[in-house]
Amino acid sequence: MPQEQIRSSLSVILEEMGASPPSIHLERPKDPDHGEWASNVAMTLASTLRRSPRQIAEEIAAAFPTGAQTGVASVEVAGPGFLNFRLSTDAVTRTVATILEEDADFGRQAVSDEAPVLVEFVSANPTGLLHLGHGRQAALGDALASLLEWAGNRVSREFYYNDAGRQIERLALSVQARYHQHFGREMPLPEDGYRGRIVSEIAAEFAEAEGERWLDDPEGAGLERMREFAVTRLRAEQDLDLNTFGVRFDRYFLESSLYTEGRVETTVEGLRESGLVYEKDGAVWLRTTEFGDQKDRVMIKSDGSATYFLPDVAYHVTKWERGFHRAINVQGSDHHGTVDRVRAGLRALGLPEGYPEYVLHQMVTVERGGEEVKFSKRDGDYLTLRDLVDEVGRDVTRYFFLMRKPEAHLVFDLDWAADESDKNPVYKAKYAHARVCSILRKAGGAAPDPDASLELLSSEIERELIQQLGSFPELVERAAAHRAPHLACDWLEHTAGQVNAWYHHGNPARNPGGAVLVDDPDLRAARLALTGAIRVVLRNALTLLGLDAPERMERAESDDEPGEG
RNA sequence: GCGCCCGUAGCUCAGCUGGAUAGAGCAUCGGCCUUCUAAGCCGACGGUCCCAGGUUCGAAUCCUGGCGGGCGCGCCA
Repeated sequence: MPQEQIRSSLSVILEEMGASPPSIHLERPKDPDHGEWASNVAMTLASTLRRSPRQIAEEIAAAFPTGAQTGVASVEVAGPGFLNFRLSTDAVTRTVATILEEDADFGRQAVSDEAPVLVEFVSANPTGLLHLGHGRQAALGDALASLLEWAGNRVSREFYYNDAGRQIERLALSVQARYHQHFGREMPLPEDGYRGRIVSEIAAEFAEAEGERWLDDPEGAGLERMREFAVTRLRAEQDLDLNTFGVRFDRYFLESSLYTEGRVETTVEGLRESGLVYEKDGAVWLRTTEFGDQKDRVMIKSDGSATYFLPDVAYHVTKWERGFHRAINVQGSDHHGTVDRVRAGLRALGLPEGYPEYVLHQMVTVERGGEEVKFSKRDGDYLTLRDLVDEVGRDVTRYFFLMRKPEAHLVFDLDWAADESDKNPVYKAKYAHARVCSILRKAGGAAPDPDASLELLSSEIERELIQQLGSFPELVERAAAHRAPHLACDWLEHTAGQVNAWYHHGNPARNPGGAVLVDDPDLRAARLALTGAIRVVLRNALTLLGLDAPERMERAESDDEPGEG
């Protein structure tokens, strides 16, 4: 890798100059005139060496070993003191061979021995269908987990079910009301009940299965059955949606298990031992302000029951004890108030500061025709993840949820999402992939040859395209480090755009010399190798984001069913 | 009132550790065109990076103070 050679050559030179910066920053300049790599070391060292940046840069440039050894053809000093490195054509085009050789592993780092990471996401209560916030979270958590895997981490995906709280009780009471209504009885929905259609449907199913026998339910046994029935049904619905969405979890963790296994109790004892627990107004409090929380928190209410804070802390203790010394929670930013208190509770138990890490995302709104799509809150129905996937497909939904940084509000434009042309970044990327697959098929399907005369790929457009393909591993690293899947979306769209431009540039009807399938066998082999490398990188990038990489695309208007319709 | 997040082109948004002339997509406008199958291709227009100070060789980026928007501030989850 040329950048490694540049970096090590630089550090040797700098050492001789009496300066050894902790790290040497190399970047890919935006402007191709600035070469393939650039460094600002001369500028950062100006003050310590007490000389002008340009002077330092000149000295480095003069000492820099160009030639086959480093792959650097020339070094120039530019602007305020940048060092611009221009690679030899050979050094650039070698990337194509590397990509072909590494194939499905190109961009993937070797697995490190760092602590495994637990990514917790979605964690919806089983009280309704998954809404758009859950959808964004499903896409984000899954892509983030995938990014971390590509970056060499051991990763586990987990879903935490709040199946023990008041919300479940409300659900049961709501089903009960709908059950009575189903049989024409008067029973109003509880004030804070769930109004959604799905609840009525579940009540109807229950009525179908169990008949009228629970209309009289003095012991509450019927209510208990309804609770179980509804939770099971809703979990099944959520699982169905998550499967359709292509999200798999390694584990579903039930809140109720924290109670049945005594973890909540253990947590209470642990907190009491911390000496930060006190009683006030009949409740038990934890002095979370000790660790930067805005106010102290109640852990046991005056009626003797736990607040949700307690199982939350207990749950995170299990994460730590299960060896996940790195944990990332993907949550809606409306929950950011819980961050400080959970961390405080964990610190009181001796866990390190800043555990767990949070990725908080903003809300999602949907627009059609430039207008926000409103849904009726009154009848409890809302736009669901399922609605979106039914309308524009799984991959588009995933991508649109990922394309904005988590902390920014997301506008889901349905018109744009439904567009199947290159204007839609998802289709743009898929078409680019399908196009290169098509060329490879047309070429006879033989495997692209990494030993082709790659130095023939010397045109500006090809050189820049290869540079872009070669930046994929850095993209993975950066996006993982920043917990930022949207960077991968940007990168994919940009790369697909470059691929498409290259493809159109080589349109045989207009520019036969630029086509892949030219007559000259050497050039043809070199371009086929590049085509193969494009396929590898696009496929890897799509896979990274959990999207399909189709080898061919069907025309929407190929509904040419003869005899039908 | 306090805390967190956001404010960049008409719209939706990127912008790496502070770096070179601030970038995409959409929309608009102007050409071209029917493809190595793919609902097009090429180009142009478009900026007070919310405001005001500060830090320094250099600020969209860091600091302080405002302004505007979102969210949160329960013995609810």
